[in-house]
Amino acid sequence: MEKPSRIRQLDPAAICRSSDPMAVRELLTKVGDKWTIFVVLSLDLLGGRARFSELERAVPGISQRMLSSTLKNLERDGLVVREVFPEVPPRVEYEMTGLGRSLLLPTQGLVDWTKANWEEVRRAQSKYDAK
Amino acid sequence: MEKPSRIRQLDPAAICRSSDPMAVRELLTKVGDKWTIFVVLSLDLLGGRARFSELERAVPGISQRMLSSTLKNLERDGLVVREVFPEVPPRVEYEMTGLGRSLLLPTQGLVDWTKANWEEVRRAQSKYDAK
DNA sequence: CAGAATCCCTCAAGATACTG
DNA sequence: CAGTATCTTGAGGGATTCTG
Repeated sequence: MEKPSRIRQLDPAAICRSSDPMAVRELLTKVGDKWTIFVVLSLDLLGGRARFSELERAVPGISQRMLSSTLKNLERDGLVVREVFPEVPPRVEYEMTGLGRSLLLPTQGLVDWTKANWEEVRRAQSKYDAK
Repeated sequence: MEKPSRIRQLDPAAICRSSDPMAVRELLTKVGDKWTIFVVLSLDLLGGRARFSELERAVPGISQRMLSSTLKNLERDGLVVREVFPEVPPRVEYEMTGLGRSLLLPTQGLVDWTKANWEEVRRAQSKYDAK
């Protein structure tokens, strides 16, 4: 009987062997930036579709510049689509794609981990800082 | 019958309501930095315990400064422990904690998503950039 | 061997102002 | 309303040198 290897579970070697070994880190860098996760979660919370000003209100503290930039990146990655309505005043709506929604599930894994373990992380930090 | 709500699945409202609404983003910022994921995965690949120079070799391109800094952060967060052996020449070993190992599982969710969808992201980027 | 110290540079992000 | 343009700052990270 084979031992239930930790490596089989995570397979980090496969990550390093993959055709694009940086993909995972690239993803995490994107998702880990200042506003992306808040914009994505807010967009989902708003029903998966919202206009610029709605998102601006839904994400407290974000500037127009950063919201615009974040949405542009999300659109570029195919995670949201941008729809412009030829009206006056202008209306632009952003909607999550299937790809974007599919990213919500693994994100949930991190959310759950954080909920379960953040206090322990905080305690470790306090203990470390006490030295 | 209730509609199977997307919100119930992800519950972003709960994130915003949580006692520390920034925790998830903080975590993602940490994990999303330049070297953390490579160090964590390499440490796991090396059996969950390794010394400084082993990690240096296992993570191509990392400098001593960044490896030291990354390990210090991981130690501060309670994800690895640092053990110093009073020898000459000095020997220092780093070992993943249970908390650190527990983070590998949700990370795997992101790894899987990336494997499954990165090509589509790349295609979206190319299409976007073509404009 | 396992770092710490120092210097330098780039870029993410904030502040503010302007516009079709 | 939905952005863009410009300027500025601070933190992350690279290169190099030094040391217990």
